[in-house]
Amino acid sequence: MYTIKEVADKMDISEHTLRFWAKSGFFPFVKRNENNIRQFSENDLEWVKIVKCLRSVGTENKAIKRYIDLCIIGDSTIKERYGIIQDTKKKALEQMEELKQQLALLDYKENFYQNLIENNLKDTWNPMNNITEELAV
Amino acid sequence: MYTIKEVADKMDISEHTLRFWAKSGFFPFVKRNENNIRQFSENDLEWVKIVKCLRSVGTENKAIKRYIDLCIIGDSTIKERYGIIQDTKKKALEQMEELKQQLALLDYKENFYQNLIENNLKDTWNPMNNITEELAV
DNA sequence: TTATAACTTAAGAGTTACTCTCAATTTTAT
DNA sequence: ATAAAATTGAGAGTAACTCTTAAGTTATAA
Repeated sequence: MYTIKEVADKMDISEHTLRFWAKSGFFPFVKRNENNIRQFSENDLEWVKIVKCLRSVGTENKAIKRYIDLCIIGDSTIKERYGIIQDTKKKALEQMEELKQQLALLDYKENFYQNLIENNLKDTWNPMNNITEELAV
Repeated sequence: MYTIKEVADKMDISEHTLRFWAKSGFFPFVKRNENNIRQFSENDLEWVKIVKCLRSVGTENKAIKRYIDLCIIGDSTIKERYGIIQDTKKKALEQMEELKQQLALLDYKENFYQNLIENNLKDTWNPMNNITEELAV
């Protein structure tokens, strides 16, 4: 059993966020001890993991709550949950593509500045002079 | 020259967001026509691109403004800007790793549900029964 | 065995980054 | 010429945290 701090450390999520998620109904099954303190089980950690996954791919909290509710309803919702996971995966793959593109731009920029520094050059990319040739990515 | 709508379409950013960014000082160099309407040049699009890049990697707006200001100051800030790009690239690579992990979890989940559906099985992963074996990712 | 430091709780205020609505122009297409 | 579409800034609204506070709980150290 884990306290909220242990879960926070283990999962790299702030305690504040975990409490916020708890209040949002993402962990309706987490038990409390006699002093009202949350006790996360190993199983609960798996729920935290999937919530973190959905969240980090940009799923809205309302939609995460929907997924949780579907899990609680049970077997009759398996197909809908499958659809949600497929959509989420699709979104994640799109984000991967976007991230690759942004990394390409950052690589270009890195080289651009490195070159300026190594060769002691001036920066021609400046709002005041409209030189765009060397900006093509 | 592009209107804000054309930039929005071209760069896949909402007009609202572009105006918000403009108000945040991210485009201090974009010219207006005689009726106060913004006219984005090709060069300006490059600025939108780098702002979008920084933003999509989670750079805070305050830090983006700082980067813009450094660009305007000019050559003396090249090293600081180089550092920002390096840090940003590092963050982007971390996000790539995180995304890969989340994709692995989504793949697992997808297979899990697919198996349930194909074999007409019940969902054992349920807040009520604490079965965790098949959850190991 | 007390005390004191670290931890937990909920409620609610504050923050960031949009996102939307509005009303007043301006531009474009018939 | 006039109706539809686009642009503007101001300002309200929203999502998802993030932090503060105050009260209570637990662990460790003198």
